[in-house]
Amino acid sequence: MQRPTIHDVADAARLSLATVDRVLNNRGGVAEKSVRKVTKAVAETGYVRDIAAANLSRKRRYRFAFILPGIATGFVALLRAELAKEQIRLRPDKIELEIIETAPFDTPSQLAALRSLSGDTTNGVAVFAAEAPEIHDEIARLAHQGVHVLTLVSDLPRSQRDAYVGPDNVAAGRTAAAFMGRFSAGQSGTILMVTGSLASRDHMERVMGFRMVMAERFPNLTLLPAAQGFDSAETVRKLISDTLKTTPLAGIYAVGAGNRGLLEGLRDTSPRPVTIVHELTDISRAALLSGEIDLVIDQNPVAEVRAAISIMRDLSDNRDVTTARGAIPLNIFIRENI
Amino acid sequence: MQRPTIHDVADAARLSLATVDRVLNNRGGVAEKSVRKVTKAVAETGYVRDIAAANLSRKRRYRFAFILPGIATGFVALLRAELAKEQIRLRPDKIELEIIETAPFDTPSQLAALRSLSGDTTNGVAVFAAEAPEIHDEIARLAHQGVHVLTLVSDLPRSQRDAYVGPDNVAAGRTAAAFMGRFSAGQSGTILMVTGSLASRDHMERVMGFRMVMAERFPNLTLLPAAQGFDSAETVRKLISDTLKTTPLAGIYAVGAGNRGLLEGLRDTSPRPVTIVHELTDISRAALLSGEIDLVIDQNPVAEVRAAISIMRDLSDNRDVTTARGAIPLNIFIRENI
DNA sequence: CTGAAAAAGATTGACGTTCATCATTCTAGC
DNA sequence: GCTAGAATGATGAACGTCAATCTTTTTCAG
Repeated sequence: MQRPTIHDVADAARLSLATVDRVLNNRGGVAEKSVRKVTKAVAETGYVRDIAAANLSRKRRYRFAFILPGIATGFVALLRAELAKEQIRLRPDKIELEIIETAPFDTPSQLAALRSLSGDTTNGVAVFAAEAPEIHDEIARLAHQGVHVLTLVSDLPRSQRDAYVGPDNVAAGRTAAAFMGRFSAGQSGTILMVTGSLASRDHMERVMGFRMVMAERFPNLTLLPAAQGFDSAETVRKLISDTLKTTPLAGIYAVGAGNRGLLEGLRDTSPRPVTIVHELTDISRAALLSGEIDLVIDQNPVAEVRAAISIMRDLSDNRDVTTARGAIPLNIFIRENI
Repeated sequence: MQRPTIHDVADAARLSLATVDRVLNNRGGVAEKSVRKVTKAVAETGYVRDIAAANLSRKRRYRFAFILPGIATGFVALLRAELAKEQIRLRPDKIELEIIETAPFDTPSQLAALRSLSGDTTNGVAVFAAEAPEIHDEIARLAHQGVHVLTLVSDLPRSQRDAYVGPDNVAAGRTAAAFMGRFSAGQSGTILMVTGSLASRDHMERVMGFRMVMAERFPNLTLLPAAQGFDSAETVRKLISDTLKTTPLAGIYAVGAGNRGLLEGLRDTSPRPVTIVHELTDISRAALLSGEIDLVIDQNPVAEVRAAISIMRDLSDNRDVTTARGAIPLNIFIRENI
């Protein structure tokens, strides 16, 4: 038994190929009665369009864009590296990836990137951007033009994005807090959270999750207000060492990037605070091995890129996409499992 | 600029389409000189075969089989559920999944499953099986017939399998040990490891990893010899309660399945041993929430099924597959991040 | 009952391959 | 220089769909 084709549908509906085609690609000019006949025939035969053949016929290419900060190191660099790999790997599948770099934490440049896209040059876009009304507007514009928009790493749930691809950042914060508590083994002390920016939704969600669990389960640990490190090693270094001058720390939760600065700021501190950071990079891996960091919460960039592409493709093909598809698991690394 | 087609290659090589086709699909009967011309032209034009068009033309279907134990609950059930979903999802892509169930820990039935396959009905197979020479033979036979063989969840590295899809089980064991040590907070005590079977490579690798880190870093904790629970709730329950009668336990590492039995065996034990289990299922999730279990090490069945299918497909299309592709990350769950 | 508009049918060429068949042109050996 | 055999060329149908064009049939208002 072969899969049914439009021919089988036409036979079943007792209509011509042309009419079936008109219905299937809703080109109009078909009597209501015939439309129903076709729909029925499709259901009966179990017809599913052969996307490969359809794409071949209409010379379809998928054009997807990724908008992300142009940071040369760390997690974002890993993301970009993976994208570059996929760019090559997916060429035979006629999927073209455009990578647009923005200035970090810079809404105007994110806006410019979004503005450069339009429905007739792009089928889908994955954006790594902060919360801002103008961004929402641009996303709405693109959605209106038929571009499928994904948010990447950091969600914009109230925008018109089709899906979010990234970790559950509240859960990430909760996890960090849970391990912070366990690793501190019931002792009391002060905990410092270093975020990138208070405008990044992902960072804020992590902070929120962290605070929640800390308050619920580890009231003996005191939280300092969240500090901003702007994902810059130098800023983070200064922040850490300045804090240590006045306050001994029991733990540090680095919500964003800039781990190199964090390590420098911590050097020669004794006793070393329990240190939990995000994203497995060369630096955090080495620090985990040397014992300077206790735990890394990672979102796998490979999985992230693949999920984003696969979802954009499914959206472009009008297949239904479950929200769960975009959820990237949190990988927890300690010295023993990297 | 469109992608080059065989026509472009033929033009560049100054040969006919027919000859180019003969070379590309090595049908023979082509002069050595012409073969070189074609290879050169392919390189120059950057031609890559359009797999979709090729598959369309040769009416290709991908037929993949999954061989796994027919256990109705737990992790394997999740795997099967995911497979069933993919079965539907991939129909439009002409990928057919056959699921063959075997008796758990039963080499003869695994053998029978493998024997039922052959090169002309199957393009790829993913096997979840234990180490046994006959299994290796069957895998060799299939590989010889052009069937791509993957090992799933538990590897058979010395067989002729093309790739392994599953977690790094040694790392899983190491991770379990590291958390066991940390959660025990420097105290001494006795640790029990419950495996499914000493013949399952995955379980043995976990035990190995666990032992290594325990010996290296937590010498104050004493390991009992690994017990076999055969993934049966009842056996595990008995094993646990029998052990507790003679020996107080500081920790339990459940390497395999049967967590329901584990929980029953543990009920009313005080102080509760640090409990680390594998695979996030309804039972382990609930136990994590209620505090009966401290940590779950999970391999995401969704990721696993997808990776397996994607790799089998790439192998069937003669694309090169990096070993890293099959590595499934270990997800660590505690009460706060499920 | 007529005629125009709407609906349906029929046909064709493309998309990039595969595969088979038949015809033509080389190339060597004699 | 002839000929067998190898190498190459030419061609066409197929895969399942799309898209365009042209023709035929149906429907319905006047």
